[in-house]
Amino acid sequence: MKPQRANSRNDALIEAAAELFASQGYKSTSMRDISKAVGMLPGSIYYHFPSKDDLLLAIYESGVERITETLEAAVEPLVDPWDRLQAGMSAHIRAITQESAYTRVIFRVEPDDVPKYKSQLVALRDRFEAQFKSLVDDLPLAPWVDRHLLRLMILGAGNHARLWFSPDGGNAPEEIGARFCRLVRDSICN
Amino acid sequence: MKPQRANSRNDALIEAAAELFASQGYKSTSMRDISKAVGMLPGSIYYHFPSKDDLLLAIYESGVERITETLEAAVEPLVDPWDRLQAGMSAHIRAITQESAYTRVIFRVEPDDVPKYKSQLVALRDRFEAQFKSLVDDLPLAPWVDRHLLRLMILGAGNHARLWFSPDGGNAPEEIGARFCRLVRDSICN
Amino acid sequence: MKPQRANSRNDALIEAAAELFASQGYKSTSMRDISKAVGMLPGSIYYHFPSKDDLLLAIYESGVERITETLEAAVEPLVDPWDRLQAGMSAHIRAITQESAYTRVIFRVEPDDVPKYKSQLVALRDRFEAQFKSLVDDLPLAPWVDRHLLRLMILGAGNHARLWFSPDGGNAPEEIGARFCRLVRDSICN
Amino acid sequence: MKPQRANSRNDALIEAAAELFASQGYKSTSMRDISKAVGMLPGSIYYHFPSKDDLLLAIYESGVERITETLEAAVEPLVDPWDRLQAGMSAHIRAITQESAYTRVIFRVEPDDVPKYKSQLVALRDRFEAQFKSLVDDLPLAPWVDRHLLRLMILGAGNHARLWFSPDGGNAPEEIGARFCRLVRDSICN
DNA sequence: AATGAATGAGATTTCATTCAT
DNA sequence: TATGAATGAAATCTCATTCAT
Repeated sequence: MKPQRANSRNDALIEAAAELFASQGYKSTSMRDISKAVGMLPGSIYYHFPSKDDLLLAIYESGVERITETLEAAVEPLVDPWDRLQAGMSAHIRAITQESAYTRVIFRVEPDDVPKYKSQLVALRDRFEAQFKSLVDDLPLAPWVDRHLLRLMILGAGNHARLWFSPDGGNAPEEIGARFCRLVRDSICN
Repeated sequence: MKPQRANSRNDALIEAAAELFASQGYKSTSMRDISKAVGMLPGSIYYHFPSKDDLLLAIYESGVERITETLEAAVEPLVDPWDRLQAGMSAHIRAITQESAYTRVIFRVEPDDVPKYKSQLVALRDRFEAQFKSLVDDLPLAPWVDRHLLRLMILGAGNHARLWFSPDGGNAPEEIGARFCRLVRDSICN
Repeated sequence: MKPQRANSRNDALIEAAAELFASQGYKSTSMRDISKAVGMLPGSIYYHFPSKDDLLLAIYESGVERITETLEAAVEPLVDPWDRLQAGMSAHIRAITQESAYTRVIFRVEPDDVPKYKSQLVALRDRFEAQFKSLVDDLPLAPWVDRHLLRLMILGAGNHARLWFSPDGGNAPEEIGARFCRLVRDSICN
Repeated sequence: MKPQRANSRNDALIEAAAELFASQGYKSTSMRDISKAVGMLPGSIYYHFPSKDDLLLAIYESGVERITETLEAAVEPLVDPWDRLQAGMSAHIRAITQESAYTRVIFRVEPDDVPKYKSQLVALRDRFEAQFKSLVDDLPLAPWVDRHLLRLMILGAGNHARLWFSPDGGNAPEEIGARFCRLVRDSICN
C-alpha cells in the first residue's frame, strides 16, 4: 500500500489554491499565481487537476467535508438542543474565520463563478446548510416561530462573520457563537 | 429647458453595468458584455468612464446613496425603536433583493475585487452599515446584550437574503423583515 | 485686412502641440494631450488641422522657417567666414536648446515617425542643413579638408547639444558655439 | 553537452525586436510586429519578457555591453592617445551604422519613450559615453581646450552618422572615424 | 468654431490550457 | 512528475478620427 507521499504535492497545490481563492476570489486568482505559490510552473498543475474549475470543485468538496465533520463532531457529544445549536454556531464561525482556507473558500467563491459546476457547488453549500436544519428543528420553540427563517438568520449571521471577524482583537469564535446563540434564544428586550 | 438627455446614455451605461455586475460578479463581466448590453462598442465606454474600476466605484457610490436614502425614508416617519428597526430591516432586504441593481452590487462585489479602490469601497459599505448602528443603539435592551454583535447579526441575516430570496414564491421583503425582527425581539423559546 | 485674431486659437494649438512633440516625442503625444493643453476637445482640433500628421508638418515648416531666418539673421551682418560659422553654430545651438519648441521638434521627431510626410520632413531638415553648406564652403581651409564631412561634424555636434544642454548651469549657447568653433578651427594639440 | 539552444528563440526574439526598434522607433513598433517577425503570436512574447518596456531595457543592456566591449577591444591594443581616439571614433561609428541593431537602438530610442525605465536607460547611455572620457582625457592638448566640450563634440559627430551614413556609397566607418579625428586634431585652416 | 458622443482599429497584456520532451 | 515553450482567445484600454448639432 503506497503511502500518501504521492499526494503530497497534490495537497500542497490544493491548499495553496484554497488560500488564494479565499483571499482574492476565484476569478482574480490565476493559475500562475497558484503555481508560483506552490513552486511549480503553470503547466504542471494540469498533471494534478484537469482544469481550474476542477481545482475549485475539489476545494469545495474538501471544504464541505471538513466543515461538516467539524460541525458534527462539535454537536454530537451534546444532548440539549440549545447546547447543540450553540456548538454548531461556534463551529461554523470558527470554520469561516480561523479554520483552513478550504472552508473560507466556500463562502467567498460563489457558484455563479463556475457555471460548469454551478449545480455541484450549490449542492455542496446546501449539504453544509442542511446540517443546521436538524439543529433548528430540534429546538423547543414557540409555535409562531418560522423555523425556516430562523435557520436562514443564523446562517446569515454566521457567514457574515467572514467580513468582520478579527483574530487578534476581541473574542474567539466560540464566544461569538455563544453570544449569537443567546441573542437568538433569550428575550433581549428590557 | 433642456432635460437631462445628455446623461441618458451615461445612465444607461452605468445601469447596464450594475445589472451585469450584480448578476455575474465584477470579474466575470467584461467591458464587451457591458458595451453589448448598452449597444456601444467597448472602446466607447471609455468616453464616459476612465476605467472599469471607476465604473464600479460610480455604481457603488450611487448604490450606497440610494440605499441609505431608502433606509432613512423608511425609518424617519416612525418613532418606536422596534418599529424603526423593523422598517430598516425590511428596507435592507428589499434593497438587496428587489431594488435596482445598484444596491445589489454592493453586496455581490467585494472590495477585494478592486484593489485600486478597495478602501473607498470599504468606506462606502461602512457608511451603509453605520445607519444600523443608531437603529440598534436606540433599542431598549437588556443590559447583557452586546449591541455591537446584535447589529452584526442583523446585517448578516439581511445580507444573506441575497442568496435565498425568491421574488415569486413566498414572502415580500417587508414580511421577511418583520419576521426577522420578531425573531430577534421576542423570546422564541417554548 | 483681417487681423490675426482668427489664427489665435490656431497658433495656440500648434504651439501646444510643438511643446508636447518636443518634450515627449510624436507618437507618445496623443491628440487628447494636445487638446487638453490648449483647452479644447480632441474633435475640435480637426477644425484647424486635418490630421495629426498635418499638425506635425505645419510645426516642422514653422520651425524650419524660424531657424533658417534666425540663422540667416545671425550670419548676415558678418563678413569674416569664421565669424559667420561661429554665429551660425551659436544660433543653431540656441535654436535647439532654448528657442521655441518649434525648432526643437525638428530634431526630436524623426521623419520616419510620419511615413505620409517623410519626404517633406526630410526636405525641410535638409533645407536647414543646407545653410551650413555655404558657411563651410566659404571657409579658407587646407586642401586636405573634406568640407562635406566637416559640415556633418558641425551639425552633429550642434544637434547633440539637445541632449546635454542645461540652461541653468554653465554656458550660454553663444559661448558653446564659440568654443565649438574654436575647437574646429585651431589646432588643439599641445 | 547541450548548446544554448534553449535560448535560441529568446535570442531571435530580442534580435527581431532590436531590428524593428532601430528602424521604426519604439512606439511605432507593435508587439504584433515583433511577433510576426519572429513567427510567434503576440501573447507568446510574454513568456520571454514581461513587457515591451522590459524588452527594450534588455536590448539597451545588450547593446551597451556590446558597444563598450567593441570599443574597448578597438582601443586596448593601441598606445598613442590620438590613435586610440581614432580607433574609438571608428568603432563608435561602426557600431551606430553597421553593427547589430542592438547598438543602433541605443541612439534611436530615447529614454523619454519609456518613462518606467528612463533612469536606467539614461544610465546605460552614460556608461557608454563615459568610455570616451578617458580617451579624451589622455590626449595631449593645448591648455585652452575644454575637454568636456571636446568629448561632447566628438560624441555628437559620431551619433549623427546614424542619420547620414550610407553603407553602399562612400566610405567605411573606419575612414570616417579617421577623417573626423584628423579634423579635430589638425589645424584645418588654410 | 467647437462640442459631445461615438467609432473602429489596434495597442498591450492576461490567462487557461496544451504538448513535446 | 514536471518543465519550457507556446497557443489562441479574450481582456482592458488607447487613439486618431468622424459627425450631427
